Amino acid sequence: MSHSVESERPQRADAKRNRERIIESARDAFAAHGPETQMDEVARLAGVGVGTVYRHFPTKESLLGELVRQKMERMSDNTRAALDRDGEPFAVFADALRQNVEIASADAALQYAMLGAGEGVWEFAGVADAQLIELTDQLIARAQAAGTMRRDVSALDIPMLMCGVCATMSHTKPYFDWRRHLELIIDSLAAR
Amino acid sequence: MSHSVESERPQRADAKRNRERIIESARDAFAAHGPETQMDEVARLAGVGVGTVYRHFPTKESLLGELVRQKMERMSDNTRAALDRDGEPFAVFADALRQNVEIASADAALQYAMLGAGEGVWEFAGVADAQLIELTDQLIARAQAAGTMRRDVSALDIPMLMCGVCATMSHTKPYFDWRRHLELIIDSLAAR
DNA sequence: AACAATACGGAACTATCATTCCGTTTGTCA
DNA sequence: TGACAAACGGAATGATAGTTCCGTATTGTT
Repeated sequence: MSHSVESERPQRADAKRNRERIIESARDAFAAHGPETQMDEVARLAGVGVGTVYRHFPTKESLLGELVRQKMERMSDNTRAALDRDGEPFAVFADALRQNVEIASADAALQYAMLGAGEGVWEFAGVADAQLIELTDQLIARAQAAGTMRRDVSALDIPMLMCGVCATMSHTKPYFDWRRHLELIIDSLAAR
Repeated sequence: MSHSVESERPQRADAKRNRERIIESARDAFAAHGPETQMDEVARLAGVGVGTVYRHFPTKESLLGELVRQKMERMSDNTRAALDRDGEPFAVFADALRQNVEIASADAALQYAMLGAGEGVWEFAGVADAQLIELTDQLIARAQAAGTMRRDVSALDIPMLMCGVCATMSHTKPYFDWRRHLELIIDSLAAR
């Protein structure tokens, strides 16, 4: 945002360093205390003052949004890599999905966003989101062409189903096993 | 709670009336403003003071818990009724599930609890929860005996999967269609 | 080395809510 | 009808947490 197409001046060295620290600390903090983590806590972990956090991220939501955006990009990378892989298309799709869900399982901020609790967060991850859907669409098309995936599956179904799995993840009930949930979902997408 | 096995004195008439009003208002309020509804708002809708709300429900969580408990009982009733119905056991199970999810779709408080956001809420619905699982278990056993349901489905899978569908419900993304999500889930439980 | 321009720190501000408290009112029973 | 317990109302309280402000420190440039 600060360095868009017309970047005015390069960012000062300390500012750049602090920005990275804040992002890392925020990820740790959200992982440890969940989405109700306080901005003060993020600042403390990063070894900076709250004011500094706010210079880099105007609101808590924008900070969360950046965390989500980065993870979505990792998901997109995975999915792109899957498109270059050989193998039975449905299996390739399923593996990519497993990997992406695994990423979500390791990131509390992403789970939070997936559950839809923070609507505004998505505004910061919008582009990455659209791109992931587009890539997923290609994987799906191949599997359907191979006849191993249900014809009526749409790329938009995937984030919907992933949200469900994320709901399972963030539950504390001991008998909720998100990996099992995921496998059931994958089964339901296979052609009969 | 106030009238357990050893009820001491009958409840005063106005107290009984107010309790009902509060519950109804709470349901409306949660439906309208989501889980972050304020206690003051519930009181206003019920036409009573906040103090009165607190005499009946010691905490916000306990109020939410009561709403959830009531709905869980309706789900249990549905499930019991299904056990008395004739028909192909898997279809009977699926219909009961559809009905129960429909109940959840009409109640914001229940969705909130399902998403696991309010851990404490379940303490108030504990018994109803266990009962529902027990009844579901019977429906499942029949369908498995008939060979129309996957052998590895457990009664505990159902609330897990329902949580996922609830996550879909409470999302605002327009392309999230919880009914579709539910049908995919049901398909995944059928025997191949 | 001196001077802007940037960036930083963290105390203070503010808004939001759940919850409490206590003076007043209402229902019940004799 | 009178008396007492049970309930009520709603202003006040207290705690939490996001955000702002401004005096100070750091960086990069001439």
